[in-house]
Amino acid sequence: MRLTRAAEYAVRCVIYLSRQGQGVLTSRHEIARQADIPAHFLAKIAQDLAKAGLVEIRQGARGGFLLSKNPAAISLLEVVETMIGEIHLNDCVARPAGCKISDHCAVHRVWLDARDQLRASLRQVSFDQLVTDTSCLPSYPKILLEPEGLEATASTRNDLQ
Amino acid sequence: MRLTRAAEYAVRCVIYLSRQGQGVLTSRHEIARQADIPAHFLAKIAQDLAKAGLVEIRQGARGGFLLSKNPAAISLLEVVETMIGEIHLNDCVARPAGCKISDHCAVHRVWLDARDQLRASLRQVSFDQLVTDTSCLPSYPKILLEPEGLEATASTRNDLQ
DNA sequence: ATATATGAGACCTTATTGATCTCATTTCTC
DNA sequence: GAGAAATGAGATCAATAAGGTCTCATATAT
Repeated sequence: MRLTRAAEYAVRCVIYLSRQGQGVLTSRHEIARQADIPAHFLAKIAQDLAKAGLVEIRQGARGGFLLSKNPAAISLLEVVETMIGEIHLNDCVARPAGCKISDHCAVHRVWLDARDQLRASLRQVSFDQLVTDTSCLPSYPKILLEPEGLEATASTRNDLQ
Repeated sequence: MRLTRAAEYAVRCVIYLSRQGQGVLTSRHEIARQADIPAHFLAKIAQDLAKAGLVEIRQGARGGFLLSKNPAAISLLEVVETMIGEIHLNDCVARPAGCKISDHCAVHRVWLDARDQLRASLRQVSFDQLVTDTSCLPSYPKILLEPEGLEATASTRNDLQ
């Protein structure tokens, strides 16, 4: 088990969408900018989240992503496991078929228990809990950035200084 | 956090040495054969275990490894973290300095709690508990194998059939 | 019809893992 | 002291996965 960058991005994405509210359409580029996620990478992540039924994707002009479920009904575990697969802590737990003695193995049982405990912890946390607090996004409420793809002019850069 | 192959090997190695008993010298090749660990790989692993004070390495002819501590005094957490470093579940937890808002981040706290719980679980398990049960070694009590480097003759092979 | 947005997946770079190999060093035995 | 037997230390290498980018296809608003 390893929390990949993609999984961290997914969590940030869902937090951002949770703040927007269930059913509120938000463009990929807005999410990418605000949650500091590479835009193309976010596209892949959103596809996984959509397959899992967590978000809905709207194509075409003025398209984007929106949350399909209530933030209170989405657990941290769901989002994480959507990205990295079911959590396991070692290969033996992941591939019991390959471990002939896993049923009788004390080490195996320890890892199994630890894994169950970890999953339970993450299952208890839902995204309505995560939006109410200051969380892993650069700022909240969101700040206004320059339009995407437009290089800041000298004057606007000066404005920021 | 990810349990690497090296960490699994280390656990098996320490289990094997725990069965031998604290202070009982065992050659690297015997451990490698019995616990099914690549011998050269085991050398590196043992170096890490020695640095951590878990095993002692005897060089020279009739050298090998031996357990420096009582199996009851060695936790699964010790061995695992010796091999993979202190357990963390994501980068944010591992590098709080790089996360400006980690103190106030709800997600961060969740991971931190989960990590503490996981570490506590592994800390509770000591190797005296692991040797008493059938565990992640091919067989126990150990079987007699041919001397290392010597191909089994047809007759010895037949003896095993 | 066109501009704007995402879909899907190929592709590339980099880091890590797992493993091997070589030479140096240590120690036992004679 | 010499030589055999064992490990030390680290360079090296192949395989895998992660992280990210890019391109072309597709869908939709106007």
